[in-house]
Amino acid sequence: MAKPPDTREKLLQVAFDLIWNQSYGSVSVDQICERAHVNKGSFYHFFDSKSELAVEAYEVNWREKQPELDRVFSPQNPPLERLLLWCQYVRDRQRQKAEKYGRVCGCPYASLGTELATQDEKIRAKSQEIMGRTIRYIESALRDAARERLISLKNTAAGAKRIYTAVLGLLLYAKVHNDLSLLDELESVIMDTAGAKTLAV
Amino acid sequence: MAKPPDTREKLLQVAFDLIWNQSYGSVSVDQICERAHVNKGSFYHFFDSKSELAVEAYEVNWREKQPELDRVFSPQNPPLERLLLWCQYVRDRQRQKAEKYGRVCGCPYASLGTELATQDEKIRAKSQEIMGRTIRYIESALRDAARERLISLKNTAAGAKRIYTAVLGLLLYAKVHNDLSLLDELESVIMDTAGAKTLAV
DNA sequence: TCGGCACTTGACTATTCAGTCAACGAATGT
DNA sequence: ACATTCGTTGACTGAATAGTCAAGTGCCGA
Repeated sequence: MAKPPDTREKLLQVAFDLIWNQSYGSVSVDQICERAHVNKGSFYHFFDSKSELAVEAYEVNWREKQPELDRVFSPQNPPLERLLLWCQYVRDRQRQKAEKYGRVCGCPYASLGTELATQDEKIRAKSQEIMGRTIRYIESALRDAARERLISLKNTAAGAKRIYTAVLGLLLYAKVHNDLSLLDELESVIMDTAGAKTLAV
Repeated sequence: MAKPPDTREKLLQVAFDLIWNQSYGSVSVDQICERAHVNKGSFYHFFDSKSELAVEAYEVNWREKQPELDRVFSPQNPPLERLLLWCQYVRDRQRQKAEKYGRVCGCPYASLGTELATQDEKIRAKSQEIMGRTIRYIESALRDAARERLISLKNTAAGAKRIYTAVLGLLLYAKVHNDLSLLDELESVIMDTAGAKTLAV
């Protein structure tokens, strides 16, 4: 039905999209196959299990999004502006998803991670890994900001984790309240946590 | 098998415990019944559906825990000490759960809320409601702290939400990393967010 | 003593689930 | 022309799923 290289791709995309919007537990392999216009046999030709698919879908999604994050966190941008651009990026992604499904969907990595952290070790590890990658971006921005004396924060490693977890919490809160406007706080939460001396923009 | 008033209670407790440790999607009604030593018919004598049980289990659990929170957040305690006691309370609960199952389980309300926010409106609403109740405790402490000039924060409503979401994020992060020691940060995250002027122990 | 009521029992249904399989097609290289 | 390889097809399995039901049991009030 679909051309060879497309089938696998389609499954990964559909799986990521559905699991993000719903939850791992409530998305079935049948549902993924139906949406991707792929037969079940083909699914199991490419993937050993639903769990393995999820891990790979999230990894592939990250790799797709990485160029955008590289741009956002480019050392060419002033350090604090990187963080502000990231806020926009996060909010945009949430808004797109919310427009598509009428629901605030929160952070896909955190949602899957929380749901399965105690159940599926590989998914837990992948979620942890992806979180770590994002924190690396933040930390780099913080280090550059500290060097330029733009923030009061000293321990950039701890600060990056703290900013990241604060954002996770805010996204979770917005998801449960199904209210995008709660994400307006993103910038000030981050800047306050970083101890930014001047609140840009 | 069990005495009349016990059956319903047992189901609620077991359900809360299992869903918290695993996830809503991965816990079956059969599993709940088996653990509670209750027949399936009895289950459906008391509850209309798995979803309704979950809502009620979470509400009941909250009511059971409320006295402890009332004690923690008692106006008899100095405002900032309330927040510190709350940190201990949260950490204790997490430690107990982790000892029982070998897994950091995170915030039960947030876990269920994120998993089902886009799927089950009643559960979403209950999760939101319980979050709101906790925030009320925090806000009251912040207001008293502000009155005593213990914190720099002005907008106590926004501050309470911010503290709560920061804690949610930290719990989520600890769950995904399955690492209790990450909760050592609780106090400083809260005190920094509140803008506490002196960092009490 | 009896009738009703709250609860129990466990077998039952119908559906959905993840995962399997053997047969089939279509390129590709030789 | 042929074999091999990669992918497709869709019917199939067996287990698990949420939820039902009719027949019980035991208690409590009249």
